[in-house]
Amino acid sequence: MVKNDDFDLRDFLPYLLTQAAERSSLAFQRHYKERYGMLRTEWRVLLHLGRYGAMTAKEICRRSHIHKTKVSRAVAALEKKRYLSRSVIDADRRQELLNLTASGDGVFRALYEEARRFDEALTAPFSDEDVAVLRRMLARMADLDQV
Amino acid sequence: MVKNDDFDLRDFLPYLLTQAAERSSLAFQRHYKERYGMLRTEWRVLLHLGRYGAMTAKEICRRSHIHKTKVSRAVAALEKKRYLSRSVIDADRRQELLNLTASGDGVFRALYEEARRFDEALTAPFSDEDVAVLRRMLARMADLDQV
DNA sequence: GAATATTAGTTGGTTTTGTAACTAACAAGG
DNA sequence: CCTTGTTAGTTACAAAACCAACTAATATTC
Repeated sequence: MVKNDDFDLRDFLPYLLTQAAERSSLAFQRHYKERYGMLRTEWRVLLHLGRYGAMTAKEICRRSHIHKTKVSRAVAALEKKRYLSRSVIDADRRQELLNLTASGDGVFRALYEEARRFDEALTAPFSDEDVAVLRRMLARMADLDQV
Repeated sequence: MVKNDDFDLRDFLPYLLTQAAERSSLAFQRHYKERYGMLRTEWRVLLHLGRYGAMTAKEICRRSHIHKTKVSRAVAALEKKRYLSRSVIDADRRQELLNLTASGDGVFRALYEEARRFDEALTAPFSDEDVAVLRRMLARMADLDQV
């Protein structure tokens, strides 16, 4: 436990998290931005669909905590690139099931593999135990357990 | 769907980091946004000046990794709120030394204390050892060691 | 079953950010 | 000194994010 007097700005978690997140996200950005012209939200939406299968925009929002307007625009952009297709759900015609096209799935697979390698490189300097601790704590703080 | 060994999207570090960072930053935002009408970059600039003393915009950039245009705008906003003052450095008249005013320092002290408490609450669910591991790894990934 | 409320998703207007070009001050070499 | 180059900080314009209001479909209530 850090004592009050020892508390340093650089230990402030939101600060540390933001810096680490920005740094790593910017570094990974070139994989989807340069090569496929995708924005970060588009990449995240693609990732959800590729990894977890077809779902509605609403479901992507719930899982990713991305706001629905951002998801809406990302879906439109991915559709324009022909990486996904929409199909209205009969039971509730407000909802659309989002599906990756073959092309979109190809992009996903390529990026997924690069993500795996990127993650490996990021964690390489640390011990397996420490990395496990890190992931567990981040998942808890991100409240991803609920998914 | 890719079932590549044991790597899961939810374990992807940039993803975890982004979610944890956004969640914690949004939660803390109300302390500076609602009460003082400050933006995140303004809060970060204030924090640097309050915690480490007067310095130039350039130095804030170096320490925080915030781009100089963002710092420039944050400094202008803080000056308008009369939380800081600038004084041209004689030895090099391109540079300005940024100093918190009494008012700015008061805001800093209040927020700093809230940050400390916020951090404590965030880490409360975890063991001291795990928190230490987390901070060390985040600092390393954020590349703060260089400061 | 008509009126009202809620939900999925979109759009428009404003704010914030990112990028690149800019100004003003310094520095170094001739 | 007088080019040429570099640096601290600002500004302009375009891209992206945020927020609130909107449409269309479904649920609920009386």
